[in-house]
Amino acid sequence: MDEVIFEFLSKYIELTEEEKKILSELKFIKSFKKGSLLLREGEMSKECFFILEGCAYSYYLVDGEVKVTEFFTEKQPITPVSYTTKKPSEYYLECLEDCIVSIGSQERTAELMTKMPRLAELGPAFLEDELASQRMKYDTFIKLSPEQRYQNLQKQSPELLDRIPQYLIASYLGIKPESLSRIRKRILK
Amino acid sequence: MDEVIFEFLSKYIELTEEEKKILSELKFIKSFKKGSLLLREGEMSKECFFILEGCAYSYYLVDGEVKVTEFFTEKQPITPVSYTTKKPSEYYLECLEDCIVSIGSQERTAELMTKMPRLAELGPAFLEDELASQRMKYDTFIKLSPEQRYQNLQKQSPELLDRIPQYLIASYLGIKPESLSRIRKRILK
DNA sequence: GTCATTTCTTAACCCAAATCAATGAAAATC
DNA sequence: GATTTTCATTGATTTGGGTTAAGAAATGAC
Repeated sequence: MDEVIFEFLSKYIELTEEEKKILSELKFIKSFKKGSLLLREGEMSKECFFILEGCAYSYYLVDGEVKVTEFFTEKQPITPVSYTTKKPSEYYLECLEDCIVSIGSQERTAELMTKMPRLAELGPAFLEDELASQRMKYDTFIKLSPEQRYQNLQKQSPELLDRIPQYLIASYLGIKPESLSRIRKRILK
Repeated sequence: MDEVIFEFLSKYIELTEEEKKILSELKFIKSFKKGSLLLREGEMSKECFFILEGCAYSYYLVDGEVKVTEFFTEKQPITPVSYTTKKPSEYYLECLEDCIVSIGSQERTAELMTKMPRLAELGPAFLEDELASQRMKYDTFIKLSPEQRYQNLQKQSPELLDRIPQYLIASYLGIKPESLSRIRKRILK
């Protein structure tokens, strides 16, 4: 289980056995049932998450309509905007499946930093990665038509298509479920 | 002229007179004519920019068609993705007006850091701000219809509408100039 | 100033996605 | 295992943006 965390961190720094031990001891893990809300609109986010198992998604509710902005699966960190800005969240974070999640907080991160100072090094690199992928996401959305976006998703993350209900995929692509259904039909020919 | 830079930096740290002097000495300023390209697709970006005067924009060329992703005006920093990733740029950066620009490079930044170590503090905060605004940009785009996006732009940055040709605004909003023209007419009633 | 180019608007027609409605299939609940 | 509820598909219709083409208005060049 801890391996999932180590694997993620190894993208940024090589962990010593000592450090792995510290992480194992200090980590805080929780399970959530499918449909649980990790964060509500209007709520202040005091926690950030790291998915060990399962799948979650973020969405806005714009006059009653769900607008999905992201899916998160194993090995993915979730840092809500509200967590960094310290303002109420404008979107929801919900478990799409039963989830096992490692939960971070300001305090726990601070404690971890003192016991393992090297962890601070990874901050800017992580932020840069997040920024780059966020920009890419926007740019791809701008550049492609709904149909191309679907094909792009199919190519980039085929797992998601098997795992996530189609009406949520549709929302993520910025279209209605009926339209996605037709796009799929169109492509099959 | 330097004031513009100081004002920007004061969002993150208070500058001493000493530090202002260092900045004034080390800065590197250049002028560009309207239409100059600060960065080309396929090119490696070795520079980041800070607009002192004028206006620039970034755009993709997707089979011959311009897709605007951002406008930059006075007091705005431009950090091309290519500058951080060290991969060839996928988009263009062009001056929309005659521009006066402060230009940063890896080397000059390093030199500045040694003479003014406190500058490093601002790094993560700046990255966080960029990330937050990039996310907001995406989310706003997702949530709103073209018409709402125009009204949102009108409310958030009315200056841009007076300053930037409509066909580029249209591209930025993800629609064609003709459609923007129609939307404007629709709204006037 | 005149001429040329760029930018903006308008109109007619086209098309993809939205909407509305109905039906089936699949899952969740009991 | 029967019953709700949720999800996916399909059809008919509407709507808003795309396309094409023309002319008007603004801007720039000489």
